Amino acid sequence: MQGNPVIVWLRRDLRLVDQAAFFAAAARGPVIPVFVLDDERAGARKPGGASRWWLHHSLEALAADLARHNSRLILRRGDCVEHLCQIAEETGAHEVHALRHYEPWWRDATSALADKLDLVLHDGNYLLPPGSLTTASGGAYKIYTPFAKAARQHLPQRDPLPAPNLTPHERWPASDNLTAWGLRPARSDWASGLREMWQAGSHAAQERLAVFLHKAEAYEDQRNLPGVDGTSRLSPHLHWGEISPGQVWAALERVRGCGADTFRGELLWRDYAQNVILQFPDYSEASYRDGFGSDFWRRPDLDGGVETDLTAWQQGRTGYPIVDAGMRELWHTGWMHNRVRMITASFLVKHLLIDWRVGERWFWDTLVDADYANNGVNWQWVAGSGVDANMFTRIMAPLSQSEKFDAAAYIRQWVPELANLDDAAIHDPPPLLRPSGYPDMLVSHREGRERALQAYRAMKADICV
DNA sequence: TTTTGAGTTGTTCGA
DNA sequence: GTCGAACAACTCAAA
Repeated sequence: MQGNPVIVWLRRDLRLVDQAAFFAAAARGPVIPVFVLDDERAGARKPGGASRWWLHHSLEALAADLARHNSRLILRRGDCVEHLCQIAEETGAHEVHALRHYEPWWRDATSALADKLDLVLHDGNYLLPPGSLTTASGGAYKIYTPFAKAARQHLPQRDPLPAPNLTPHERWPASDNLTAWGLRPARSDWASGLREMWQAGSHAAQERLAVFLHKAEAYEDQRNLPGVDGTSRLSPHLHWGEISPGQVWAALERVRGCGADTFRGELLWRDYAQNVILQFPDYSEASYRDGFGSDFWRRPDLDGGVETDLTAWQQGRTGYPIVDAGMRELWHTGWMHNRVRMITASFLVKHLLIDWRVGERWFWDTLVDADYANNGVNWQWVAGSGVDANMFTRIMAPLSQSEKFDAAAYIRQWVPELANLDDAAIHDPPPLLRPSGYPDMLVSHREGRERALQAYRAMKADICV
C-alpha cells in the first residue's frame, strides 16, 4: 500500500533512533525526510562556523543512515515554510511531523507552518517537555534546583523508540547538494583540529555514550579536571539531536554510584535552559537583571583597550596560562572543558569588564555544541546578570582555579611555549621564567578584580538613587 | 498571605 | 597551612 507520503521536518534532531517524529510518521505512510537550511530567517541566529562544520558532517551521516533504510534526505535552502509547502504540494504529502524546538525563531516558524499545513509536533529533544513543570503556585520555574527536583519526580519511565520502519518511496522531490552549501571552511582549513577530535552523526554519538558509560562512575571526581578526559563530550551530539537525552538518561540508570547521578543533573541543565528561553525568549541577547546595560561594561567606542583585550582573549594571549589554554583548545577543537569555560568566561566578563554578550557571540561562532539556550543561560550565570543567583562579586581567581583543578598537563598541551615549566611555576609563571614569546598578563588579578568590583558598586549606587 | 530557607560550580582576609 | 566569616543583600519556591 502506497498512501500519501508524510514529511518529517528535521532541524536539530538528526537521528533515527528515539525520534518521535520519524516513528509517528513511518506509521502513517511513506516518509520524506526534509532538512531546510533556513539561515537567513528573520530573527534567527545563523549557525556559527564550527556549528556549520558539524552540521555538514551530521547531515552527511544522516543521509547515509537513511540510504541504508532505503530512504533519502531531501535538502533545501531558504524559507522553511515555503519549501515545506512546496514539497507537500509536489508530493501530495498531507502531514508534516517534527520535533519541538524552543529557540524563538523556531517557535515563529512552527506557528507560521501550522497555519498552512497539517503539522504534528512531538517531544523528544528534552527529558520533559519544556514548560510542562510548574511550581506549586502554577508559575514556571526560574531556579535550577527546585526545577531539577521536580523534574526528577516527574520523569516518565520509558524505553527509547526504535528506529522507524521506513517503507520504500518512489517519487522523491528535488534535493540540494550538501557540498554546494559550503558549510565547511572555504579558505583556510581551520577544521583540521575538529576533524581529529570529532566524528559527527548518531553512530559516533552512540560510541561516545558507550565509552562514557565505562567511566561515568568516576565522573563526580574527574569532571572538573581539565587535564583528564573525564566528561562525556556528548554535548555536540545532544545539541544536534544525534542522540536523545532520554536514551542517555536511561543508559545511565544502569550505572551505579553518584557519578552517574551528577551527570544526569547536567542533562537536567539542558532542560532547565530551555525552560528559561521559553519564558524569556531574548535571554541570550540581553541581560536579565537591570544595571548590566551597555554603560556597565567597558565601551569599545570610548576605550581603545577593549578591542586589543578582546582579541588577546580570543587568541589565547591573555598571559593567564589557564585562560589561554582554554581559548586555544576552543579554537583548535571547537570545544572547551566545562571548568575552563567558566574560568575563561569569568575572565572576560570580570577581569576585562567586557559585555558577556561579546563572549557569548565568540562561543556561538567557535563551539561545535553552541546552543542558544545553554550559551545564554551559562554566560548570564557567569556574569551575574541572570535569573539564577550568582553574585557578580564572586570573581573567579584564574590562578588558584588552575592549581585547584590541577591544570598543569592541560596547559602544557595547549600552551606549548610553557611546556618546560614545572608544576609549581606553570599556573603563574614568574617574570624570570616567562618565555619571551609569552605575553604579560593583560591585567593583574588584583587590579582586574578591583575594577570589576568598582564598576559593580557604581552600578548599585546608580540603581538605588 | 506571610514567612522562611535556600541558591551549580568562590575568593579573600584574618585569626 | 587551615579554618570560618564576610562579601552584599536579592529573588524565588515552598511551607
